[in-house]
Amino acid sequence: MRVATWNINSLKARLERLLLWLESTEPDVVCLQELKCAEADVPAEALAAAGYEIAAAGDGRWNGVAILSRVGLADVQRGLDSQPAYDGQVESRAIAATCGGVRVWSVYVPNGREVDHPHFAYKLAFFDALAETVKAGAAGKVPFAVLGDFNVCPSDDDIWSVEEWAGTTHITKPERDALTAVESIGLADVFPRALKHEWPFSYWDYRNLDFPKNRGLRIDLALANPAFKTAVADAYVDRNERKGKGASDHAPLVIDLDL
DNA sequence: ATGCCAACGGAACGTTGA
Repeated sequence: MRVATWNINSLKARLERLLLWLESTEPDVVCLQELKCAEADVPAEALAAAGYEIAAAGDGRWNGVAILSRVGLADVQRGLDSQPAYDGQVESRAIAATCGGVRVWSVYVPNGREVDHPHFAYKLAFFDALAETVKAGAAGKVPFAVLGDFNVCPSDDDIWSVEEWAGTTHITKPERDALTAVESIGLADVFPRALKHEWPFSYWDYRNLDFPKNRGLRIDLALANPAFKTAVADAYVDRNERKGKGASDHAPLVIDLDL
């Protein structure tokens, strides 16, 4: 089974590229983030024609997460248990489903903006709710993984320059502690191989030639329980999908399972 | 070659992202 996660930065703007990528890569399950479209506007027919069911949670202009599957899509949960609100809104940042015997979460962790911004506390609170929500799944015997855009670089190696990013979000101790807390309930980082260069970054800013210069971050992760982790046969970041006109600023993380 | 920000809503440009 092939499972992937991809922050596509608008489902509508990326639909043609997504369909081409589905055809070439043939994933069974795809966790998507940053749909930037309402649930009612999801192009379900085009995806169905490609062979995929979709379960989505979408606010409209921002956020939005989904799970695509061609191996069944059941027991959908939208949102975390006790998910915190921001500015009075519980945003579309998490969705779960069981696909082909594997339970997956697609999550879009809040950015945090700046360390002294309310969005940063919101980010940490989201992590707390995430850890609490996925506890049972992590401890279960069913292959289980939380995939998505975590907006945290797990280590200093996961960012092109800690010096350039000094004092910013994504690399602070509270964020890394929050990520570690999720892992400590029994979920391990499925570390991918890089298709080029020495490190599997998954995000490169559109600006400043960051992609050609490989000024990247590894923030798109898959945290897996033992049943999922032991089945991993291969994992890679498909940086080729970051190339060309109309690319997302994130590349897909692809995981092959022997199940 | 991978190439200098993109998408959204709404109809100009401010907001968001990481």
